[in-house]
Amino acid sequence: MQLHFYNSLTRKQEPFTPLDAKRVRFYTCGPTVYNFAHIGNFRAYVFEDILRRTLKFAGYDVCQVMNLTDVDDKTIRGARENHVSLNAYTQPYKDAFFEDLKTLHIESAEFYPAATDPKYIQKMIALVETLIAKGLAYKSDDGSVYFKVAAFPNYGKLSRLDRSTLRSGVRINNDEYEKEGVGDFAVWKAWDPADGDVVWDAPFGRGRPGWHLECSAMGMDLLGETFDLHTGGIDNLFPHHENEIAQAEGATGKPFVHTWMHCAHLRVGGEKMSKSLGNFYTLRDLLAKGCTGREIRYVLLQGQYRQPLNFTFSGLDDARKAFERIDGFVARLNSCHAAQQPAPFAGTFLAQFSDAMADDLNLPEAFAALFGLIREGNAALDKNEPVGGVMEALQSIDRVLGVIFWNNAKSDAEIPADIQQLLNNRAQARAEKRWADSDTLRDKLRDSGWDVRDSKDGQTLKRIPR
RNA sequence: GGUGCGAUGGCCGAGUGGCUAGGCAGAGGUCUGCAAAACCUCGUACAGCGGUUCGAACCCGCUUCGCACCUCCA
Repeated sequence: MQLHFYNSLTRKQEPFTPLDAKRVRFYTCGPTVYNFAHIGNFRAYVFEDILRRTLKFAGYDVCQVMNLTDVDDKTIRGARENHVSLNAYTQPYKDAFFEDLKTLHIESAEFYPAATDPKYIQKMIALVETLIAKGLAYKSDDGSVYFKVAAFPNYGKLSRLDRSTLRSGVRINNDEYEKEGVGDFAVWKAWDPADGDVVWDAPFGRGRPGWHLECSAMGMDLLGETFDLHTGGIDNLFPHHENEIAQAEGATGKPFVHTWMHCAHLRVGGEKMSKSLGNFYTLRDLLAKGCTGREIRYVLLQGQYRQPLNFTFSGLDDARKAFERIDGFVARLNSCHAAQQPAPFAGTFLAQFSDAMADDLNLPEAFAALFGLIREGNAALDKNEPVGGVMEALQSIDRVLGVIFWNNAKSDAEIPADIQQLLNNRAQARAEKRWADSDTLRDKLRDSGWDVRDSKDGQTLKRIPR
């Protein structure tokens, strides 16, 4: 299975080959833990989960790093406003983030380094020292250390932005007079009284790391000076990822990352969902409205990752309906106990699925393969033709999608005694062809929140979702 | 102003030169005590205007509209 990914660095789709034959090392920009993440943020994390699962599906071992930014202006401000320590402020949001990942069936990364971890602070300090020693960073009058963009000729190779043609009037920065160049960015921020006790000692002065520095230092420490993949939201392409490259390649003289992949935004009402616009839903908002993590994951999986995806509530309704189809098919398959001859179409749709994922994670095409498999599978069951291998194909597909086999049987398993009694009565009525009684009992069950359907094999009971 | 992306049927959303995308909704049919499910059939979709071509949703140009980044942001 030869994977192809679009590389933001070359702006082309390329065959993907990891630096190690068997193992893919990749870095994903994680959350800043100053608040609950919204589902726009989770589009990126779900995309990265699909990437991770596709790499494993293709037979690679994966070593994924997702950082937690737990020190920056927003986290410090939040801690101060709430009169708690930085750690006390960020910890609940870290916990919430991991809960949310579980809710969305996002597989765990191998490493979740936190920026305030003393081990990584030391790595960051070492990186700054290297940059200073190489003349790529300088200390300004206020004690902060800036990266000297003019000293790094490759600056701009990812974003292809020319710093000299910036729109006039846009860039107004209070600290600008501290910097030698207008595009220079802080790698180390000097302590400010507002920072309180959030401060570390460094040879070049007390302060805290710049945001971009964290990812360069932690990425190289955990994955090596050069690694395979680096992902994030498209809005991180500039300046964050450009700056990461400058810091890392400036320090090592080696290529930092081979392939950069960027996820387009989740939109609401045609605009980017973001905290600054106030048009966002957190995962918790949607769960409180009665949505499930499964529906939300499905919705986030609907587009190709490089295209913006429009979030709507009718999309969630569509997801619910699609699950009836998927779950109904899985239930039908499960009720076929007899050993089955192989179904010829199972391999066809699995191959279509595999090709789609290998083609820069073409999820819409991958879902078309899934639904094709379901359609042909249902048709085969209708005609009593063999469906051998179909369940196995579904399981393979779900290793990547993570949305078919959802452990949601629990609520349906516990049927209250009174409901079971109604069900038994109805079975009796049907056996005696008392259709009016059967229909009355069906209505009764529905009023109690249970949906009953009849098939050749008997009654099927399902709790009606709120 | 610079750098990119986009406009597809009622909605969402693939496709990038000839061949069914898919999901949801809708219409007709098969099956069924009914209902549901399932399966089959259907809608003559490609922003506009030119151009290239035997042939364009797909390539080229222009126009209109939209979005993102250039500032913390997935």
